[in-house]
Amino acid sequence: MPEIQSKRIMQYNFNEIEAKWQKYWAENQTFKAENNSDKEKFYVLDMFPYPSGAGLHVGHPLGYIASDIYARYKRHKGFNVLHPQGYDSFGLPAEQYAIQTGLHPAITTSINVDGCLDINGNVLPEYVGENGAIKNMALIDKTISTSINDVNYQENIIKGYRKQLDKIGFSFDWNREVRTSDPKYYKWTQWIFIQLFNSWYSIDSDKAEDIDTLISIFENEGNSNVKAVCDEDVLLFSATEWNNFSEKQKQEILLQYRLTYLAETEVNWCPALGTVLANDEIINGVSERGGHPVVRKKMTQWSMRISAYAQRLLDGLDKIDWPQPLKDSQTNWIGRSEGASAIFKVIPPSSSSSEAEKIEVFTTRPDTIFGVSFMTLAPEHELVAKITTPEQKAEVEAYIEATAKRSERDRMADVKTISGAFTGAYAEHPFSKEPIPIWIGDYVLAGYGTGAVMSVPCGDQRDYDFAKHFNIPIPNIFEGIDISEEAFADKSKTVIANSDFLNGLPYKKAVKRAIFELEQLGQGKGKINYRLRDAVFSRQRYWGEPFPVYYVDGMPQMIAPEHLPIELPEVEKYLPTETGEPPLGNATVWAWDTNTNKVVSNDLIEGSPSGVNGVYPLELNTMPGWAGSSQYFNRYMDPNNQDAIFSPEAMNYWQDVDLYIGGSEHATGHLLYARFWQKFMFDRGFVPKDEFAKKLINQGMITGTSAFVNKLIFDISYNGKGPSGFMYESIKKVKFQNVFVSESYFDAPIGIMSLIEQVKEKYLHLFEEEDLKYFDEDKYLIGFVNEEGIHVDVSLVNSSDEIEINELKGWRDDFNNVVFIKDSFGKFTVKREVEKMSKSKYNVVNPDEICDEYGADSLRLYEMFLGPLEQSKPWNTAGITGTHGFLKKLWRLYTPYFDSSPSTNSPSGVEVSEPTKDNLKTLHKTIKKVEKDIENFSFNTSVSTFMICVNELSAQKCTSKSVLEALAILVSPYAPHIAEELWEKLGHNESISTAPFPAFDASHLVESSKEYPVSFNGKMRFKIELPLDMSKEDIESTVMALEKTQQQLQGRTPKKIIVVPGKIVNIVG
RNA sequence: GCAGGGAUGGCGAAAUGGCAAACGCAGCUGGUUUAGAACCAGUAAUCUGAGAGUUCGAAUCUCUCUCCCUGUACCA
Repeated sequence: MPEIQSKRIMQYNFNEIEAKWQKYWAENQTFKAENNSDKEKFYVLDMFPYPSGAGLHVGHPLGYIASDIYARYKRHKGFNVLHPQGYDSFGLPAEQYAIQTGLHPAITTSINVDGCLDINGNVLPEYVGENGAIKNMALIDKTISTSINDVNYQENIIKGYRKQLDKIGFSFDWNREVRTSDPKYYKWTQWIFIQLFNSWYSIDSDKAEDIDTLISIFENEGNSNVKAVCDEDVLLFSATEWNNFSEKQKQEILLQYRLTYLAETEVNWCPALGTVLANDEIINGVSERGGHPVVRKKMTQWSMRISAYAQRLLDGLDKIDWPQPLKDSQTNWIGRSEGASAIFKVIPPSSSSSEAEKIEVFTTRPDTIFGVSFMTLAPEHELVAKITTPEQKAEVEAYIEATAKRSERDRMADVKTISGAFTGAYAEHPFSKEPIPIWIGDYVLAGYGTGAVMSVPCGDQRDYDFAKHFNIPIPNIFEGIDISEEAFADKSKTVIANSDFLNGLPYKKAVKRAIFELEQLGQGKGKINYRLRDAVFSRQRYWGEPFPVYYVDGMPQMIAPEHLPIELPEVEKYLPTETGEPPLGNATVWAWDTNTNKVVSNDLIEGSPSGVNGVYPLELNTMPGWAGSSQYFNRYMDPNNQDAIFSPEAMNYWQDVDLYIGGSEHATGHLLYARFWQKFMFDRGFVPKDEFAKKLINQGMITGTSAFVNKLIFDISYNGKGPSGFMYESIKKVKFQNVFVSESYFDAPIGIMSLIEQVKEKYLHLFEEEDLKYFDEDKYLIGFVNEEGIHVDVSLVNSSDEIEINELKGWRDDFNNVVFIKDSFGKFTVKREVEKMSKSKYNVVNPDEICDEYGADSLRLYEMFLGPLEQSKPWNTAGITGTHGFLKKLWRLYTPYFDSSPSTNSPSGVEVSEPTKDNLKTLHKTIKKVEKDIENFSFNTSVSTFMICVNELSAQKCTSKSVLEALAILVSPYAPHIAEELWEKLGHNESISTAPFPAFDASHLVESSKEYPVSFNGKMRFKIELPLDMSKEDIESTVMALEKTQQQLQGRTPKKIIVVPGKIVNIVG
């Protein structure tokens, strides 16, 4: 009996330990962060997930594990750590599920987060039907049906993000959870929208200001002196005029200045999704989600004046420690280019007496202005219709129609085809006054610059190709450059010629002079252009934040913040209405009563038969996905505040995010918009920092290692000269539908030969009759190819890539008819390939299963051990035995302290010693390395360090309590459950989570001697142990006196001897 | 096209100017034990994508080339 007892205690029972400590942390609120603390703050943030029904796979927690290690480390270092988590829970999948099934997205969302299982792992009664069948909404794959009587039915049940996350042992402060779709949260998203509406951007102060300051300027002096980022077509007015405007006129004008504004814009319309998409939601001309075609369409939409912040978003990148590739893509996205705007006057037809039209162009090369030989307008340019001559009208209209039909995708894919049409009109060159033909062409984009270019064929390849194609002259304005073959665009070698006052000038000087001359003429000025467009903020979707907006007389009005949130209305259908309105158009209770400040029935809208004065229609669009994620990091600081988005005290304490970890796919979406809103919040005095995250790390993707079984395919070749004169010409590939062959055959050619013989003998009858004839003839050669593999479930494959055929047959019924050809060892192996994890590739690995089999601590260590955090790397479950084995070794190291009663911490069995010199050396080496590694986010190398440390301490038979205590703390950020358990076994009653990080003491690492490598001409030949305090000269003479040295030299006299004390000796000669 | 990152035993990787391949997986040999597993001891893997340069010394720095990944693009 006692033997069994001790064996039980000895075992590392990770399931029990992990459950115990997860419960302890939850009950004791171990990771609850206080908003006021004497400790220094540290804010560690993860990008919050979208909770999908498919749940987590092992790739998802990678970043969370890294941030958790850092958060736990900072707690050991004495910081007050804020480490929250929540859900970005508005989004398309729940809405599309609602469209299919009618189930409210809020229900789907809460199932995906909270799951359908109770604490004991049984399906909650509300998800089980009378006959034991599980209700569809509780299942991961909605197309399957399952019953609680089925074996393994739980695999198909949505466990919920929260349960999956908890199982990995994160130190999140769940008191601070936010969900973007929760009205208590989106109340504040709506609040920010109102703040943006009530702000304008002053160029003088270079920041956002309250709209009231603008109104008072208008009232006192009109708008002629106002420098603001606003619409381009603002009319000038005096104070008197302003004061005489009607209220509606005033609102219309103010809308042209507000930071969020309503405007008719050309948008990316996706008919299949029934919504507009932002530029960053379109990949290669089709929607990012679903890959549907996207067309351009004019719609009245809310927009965000992010362009006002273009320069500050660019400048701010210098202040933050974010990855360079991410900064580069933001820089690219903002797309600043310096140049000039120039105005070309259209020469009016002689018959016309009307005033000349003007074409404004943007160019980065004003120095080449004398090289202009034509102008090109985008087909969508507003002047096209006005200036086209009657003779050219038919051609131009046909061209416009043709380009409109071409999708954006076609236009981008087809860069080579040159197309365009002549308008018949001419513009006047600002300096030479020569007439310049005006063309239209789809290589000019309406959305960039002014949608018009001055075409300089000698200096721009696209203009050059266009000119060649349409036989337009190509004047050369570069000194000593041949442009007969292609355009010349090298600014550094540019010297201008044939250009009047620019002759002989290099690029930079010519640009300056050209701008100066344009300004003199009043026909241009220096200009900085940004690619960054204002962000369209309306979506025609149901499952998003409703706008706090109603319309009076067509003008948008904000609902006062005290009446927020405006909650999503119930709708019958989640599709757009028959009249093409967004889904909220289906709501019958969706009007704003300004008398009661409540949402009321549409029947009461003023002007309708049963209408009531003061009741107005509410906005039908909802906000885009990025609205909820653009300030969530600040809301975490004070998430339960009912009266404000956050208290000034909380904001003052937490300030900003110290470490933000997430995927690089958010580079130009979330991370740009969040920076924009942060700068706005800063301008308006709500936050103290104008960048929200000091440091950001992009974790790499964990890819899956797919497994394939090979279909047997023979390559049949003709032995002899074929029709094309080659020997052994392949003439046919014969594929066996029902014969699979072990991958191991492909490693050994001999195996293949024997396989061919085998197949000929045993499986000939499996050939289709038509193929049989190839085997009758001796002159045919038979080779063997393995190009068709069939995905099989990776969980069936063992660490040596072998697969049990019976399991495989059990996994897929149709494999029962298949003949599997094993190799000569009787094994059947699979082919492996690295691919993105996805259900259809059967390579998804579920972290729950890893936790059950090896424990969360093994999973955490293994994910870190795989490789550098930022790098993409393949998952291979087989390798986890390495970190799991390490934990078992670690566990054994503490055996002397295991005792049936934890209260007595007297070690049993083994004599406990004071730390030896070796113990201390190992420990402090580890402390130094691990601390440095965590600071550098080099988590993979510290896992190795732990392994080395435990191997060494085991070899030393270390039983020193102080060493083992320190080691437990070191390991605790990585493997917190086992660390807590060992800490308790060492006699502690408190959680290890705030135990001070062990202090590194260099004195334990001081060495008295060094094993010097001795190199000859750079090649290491032998080593010699020498005292470290030995002088350079003594080392040299000692080494030279060695017999081994003389052997190496073979009588030669060294030319040079390099001695680097403490490092190396190199003898040259 | 442009921008960024990369290429090291069969695999993941370590080494950032000084002993290449630490650590782990897989492999191989032996031991112990088992229903299966687990565990212990040992062991091989030839040289850093190619070429040139700097250096006493280069995986590491510089240049050229090849290939791969990621982002982005008729941006005037």
